[in-house]
Amino acid sequence: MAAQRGEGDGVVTRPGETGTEAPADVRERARAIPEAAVARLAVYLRVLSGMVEQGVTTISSEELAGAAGVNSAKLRKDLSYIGSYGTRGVGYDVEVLVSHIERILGLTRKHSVAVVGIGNLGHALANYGGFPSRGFPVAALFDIDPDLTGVPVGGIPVDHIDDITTVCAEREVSIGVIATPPQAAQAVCDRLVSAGVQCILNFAPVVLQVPDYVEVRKVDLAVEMQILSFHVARRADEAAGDVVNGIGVDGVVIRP
Amino acid sequence: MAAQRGEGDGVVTRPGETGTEAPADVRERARAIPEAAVARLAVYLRVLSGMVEQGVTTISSEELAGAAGVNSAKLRKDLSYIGSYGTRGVGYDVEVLVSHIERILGLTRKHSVAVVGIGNLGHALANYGGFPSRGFPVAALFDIDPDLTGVPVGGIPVDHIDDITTVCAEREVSIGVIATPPQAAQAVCDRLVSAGVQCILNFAPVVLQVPDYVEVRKVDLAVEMQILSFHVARRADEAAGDVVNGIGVDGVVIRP
DNA sequence: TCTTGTGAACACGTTCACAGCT
DNA sequence: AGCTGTGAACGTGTTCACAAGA
Repeated sequence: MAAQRGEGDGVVTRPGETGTEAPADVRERARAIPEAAVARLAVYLRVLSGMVEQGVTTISSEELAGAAGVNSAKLRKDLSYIGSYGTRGVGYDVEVLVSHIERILGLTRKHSVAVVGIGNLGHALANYGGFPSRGFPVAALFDIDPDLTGVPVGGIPVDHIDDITTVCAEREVSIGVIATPPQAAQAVCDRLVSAGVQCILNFAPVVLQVPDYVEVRKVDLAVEMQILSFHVARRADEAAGDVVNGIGVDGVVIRP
Repeated sequence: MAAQRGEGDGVVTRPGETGTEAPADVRERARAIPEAAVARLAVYLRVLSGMVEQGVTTISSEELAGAAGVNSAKLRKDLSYIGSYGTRGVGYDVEVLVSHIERILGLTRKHSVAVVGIGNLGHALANYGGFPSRGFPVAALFDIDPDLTGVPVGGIPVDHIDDITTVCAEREVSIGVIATPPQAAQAVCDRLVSAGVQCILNFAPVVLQVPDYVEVRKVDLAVEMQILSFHVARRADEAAGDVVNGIGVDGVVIRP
């Protein structure tokens, strides 16, 4: 797909030119990891980091799965995509796992981030501590309001939106975060792309149109709320229906 | 799964007791809609709302699919889950579609929202305009800081976190939004659940443990960034690999 | 003729269950 | 004896391709 992806849908997937040989292990492996597994690996990584701090050195698939909210078979399969780093009969060495997941997720490099749109959300993002801590330094901030240019937010001076292309190229931004109003989002996106940014995290409630080689992920509050709304409604309908048929919500017969 | 879900992964899925008959059309239908389709329906709804404002009255699957960033077969299948409201040879009536999608997503009811954790993000959420506009009135705000209690944010006075249970029950909150630091999230979640909240949107970077009947969706910035990081890395590896084999990124032979 | 709606084929992701190691 | 790693079975979601209908 040449477009977005929200909670678990598809992602930009370039066809798939295989054509490598010998020491292609890591590359080949990375290519084969299912998208859904990548998202979970990030979760495992966080849980494992917590374990390290608690001094845990070894963990079984069952324990880690429980803490990550998945079943253990899935966890083991996910880990098998990145290699076999467990010990049968024992479990996984926590630090070893952490370092392998970090490697696969590309967290050994620094990925400079640019945030565009310094409103409520942009401020929150610029000040978000967990951002730089894990190798995602905020390298640039942009806004369309000339009064903001030069003003430092979270320690970084805001640049004008017209300078996106040059500043991003200069500072080697690899991830662009769009936190603008929806009307501005596509134009901002186009500028980011022409600055060479290939990964975009979009908070604006619009479907961005991008070239195939650009990866967009979206965080869409309205969509999330509406999905929850759907479940509230379904639940209510179910309850109503079940009672109509004389069966209570939990299977108890109310009117047999 | 009895846990979270982020960008496109699984969602709490209670087993599936079928057992209804006659006028069960809507209910039965709702139950059958794939989770992934629900997320897209919300996107179609937004696109269609824009169309209404532009005065568009009819739209083909091809056009709508383009605007929503999906392919037209998928769009038609998604719409078919909610019924057959198109006209062959012509397309869909925009207003008809809007009202059917709204009905299916449960947007005809009001869903009161409580936001817990009035920090940077909580402020942004409380002030977010698109929230109440579409049937999600913010009915309560909570924070642990006693200095904040009583202070109005976005027009609503903040209550203390200890009052979650009573206040949420009183105001019939159906969706809880957790915007606290990670350490506080599970405790807040437990209180929301005991107040009867069955749908939770979690911004805290932790895996919440909840009973099966509670639906949790999570928005996890760190995970999103790491997924993008993975793609940056994969891309770099690919490029390296391709060049090693004498093939450039776009298939051009550099060293045949 | 044009576009929808959908069965059938396919691809992807999950779960099961057990062989293989420690 | 215990836990990992994984082939095979299963289920869900996507895409194809065309019949049905305006």
